[in-house]
Amino acid sequence: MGKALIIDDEPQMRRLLRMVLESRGYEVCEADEGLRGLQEAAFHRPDVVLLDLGLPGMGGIETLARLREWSDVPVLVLSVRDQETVKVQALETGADDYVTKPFGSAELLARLEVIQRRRGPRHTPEITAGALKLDLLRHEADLDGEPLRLTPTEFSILSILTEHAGRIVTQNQIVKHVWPVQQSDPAEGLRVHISHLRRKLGDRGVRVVNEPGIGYRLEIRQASAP
Amino acid sequence: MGKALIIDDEPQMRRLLRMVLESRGYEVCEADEGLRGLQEAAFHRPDVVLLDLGLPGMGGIETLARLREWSDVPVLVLSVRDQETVKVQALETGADDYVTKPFGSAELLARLEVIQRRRGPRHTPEITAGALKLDLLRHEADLDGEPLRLTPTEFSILSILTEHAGRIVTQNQIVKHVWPVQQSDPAEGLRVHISHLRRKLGDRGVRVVNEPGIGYRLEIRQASAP
DNA sequence: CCCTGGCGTTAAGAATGTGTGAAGAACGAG
DNA sequence: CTCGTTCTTCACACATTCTTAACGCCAGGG
Repeated sequence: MGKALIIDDEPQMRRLLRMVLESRGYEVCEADEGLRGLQEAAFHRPDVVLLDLGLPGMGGIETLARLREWSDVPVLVLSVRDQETVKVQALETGADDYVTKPFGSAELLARLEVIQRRRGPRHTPEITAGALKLDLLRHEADLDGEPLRLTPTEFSILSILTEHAGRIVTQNQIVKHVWPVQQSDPAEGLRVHISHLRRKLGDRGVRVVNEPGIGYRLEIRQASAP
Repeated sequence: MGKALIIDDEPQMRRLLRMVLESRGYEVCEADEGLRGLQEAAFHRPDVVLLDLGLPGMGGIETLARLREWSDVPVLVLSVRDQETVKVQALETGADDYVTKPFGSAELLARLEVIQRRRGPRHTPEITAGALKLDLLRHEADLDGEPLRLTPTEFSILSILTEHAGRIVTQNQIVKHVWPVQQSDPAEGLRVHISHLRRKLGDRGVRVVNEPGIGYRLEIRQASAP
């Protein structure tokens, strides 16, 4: 079915949700706090997130906002609050649905499927640009049919560049995508990885171009016409 | 904003929905019955559909199913019924959301935007003036379809000019926009950037005009009669 | 007429951003 | 523990962009 991430501080609510989700075939991971939720999301790359609004520490809305900085995973917000202003705020911050507790398990599962069904073109497990092919699930990259040996960081950078192939991607976007949480001076190290990436890409139809002061762009050279 | 199609048999509910939608800038069309709703959808190609489940004749669920045979348009289902089985059925048939009457207008509008933002190519904030197109997120500028190579400062200046295209922008406004913090004699350097900008823009439909003693104005020439 | 203030252009140094190599730290596997 | 891989940090060369300054142009007023 896919991976689901539960972010909720109440243990019994997590247990209930886990039961419902696993009965439907989901693989489930949990977090009891916002920041940990972000880390789990970055590490496990879930297919869908269930987020409780009443979180201690970093609140649910802020967690959602920080998640949305680098991820567009479908998020279903759970809450005991039925106030319209809260709902609107959550939906505008990037939530895909808002369900009020208590809820029916069948409706919850149905809504989970809806928000996954509507995912953008990015849900494709692989993306292509010119002679470059990336398998996002397996973390494998092919150029001209030959496999590329990339480190996880390099793959992450190349994936966001490829997703927006031909267009500029801001340094900020790249950094947020690769290092979702914390960082001292990330652009510093980014240059090194870009350098390594260029060496591995060589000169075979695609190359990483710098747009000074802004970011990078993956340029694809058409080798021939079909 | 976009076109919305209302399919509901109660005239006063249609009137209420129309008011809410038009206040948000939607263009609205209506149908009082399922089959007519399908015809309207085929003809007007709405960006979003509001479907009442309690329809006479062909029911709401059946209307939804027939619509889904050929259309992918986002559908928000409205209903007085709060039964879980009905909700699940609607969602599994292809609805993107299910709202129970009575509903809050702000929540309805928020949910409408959610089910629309998940489609199609990523929407990035961009502004346009004549043949000029600026992508504010990526810092990309297109003129006549050809990309412009602008430095960050040039892009910043051009963006505030384009935002107020055709109207005068004070030197002060430009300076505050480009250099948000202090400056000795900013207008001094501004002239240099304006000069560079003009050279890059060339003579292709837009140009930067000086209003002596006041500021600058982006003039767009309609490429009508060559 | 000449002077003055605002503007446009060009050129050069200063400031900032970027590419690359290498060394050490962190991490996981055996 | 040791090894190999990957990540981070640093140093320095190089590139781009920004700022400053100088000079010519034009219009309006004395």
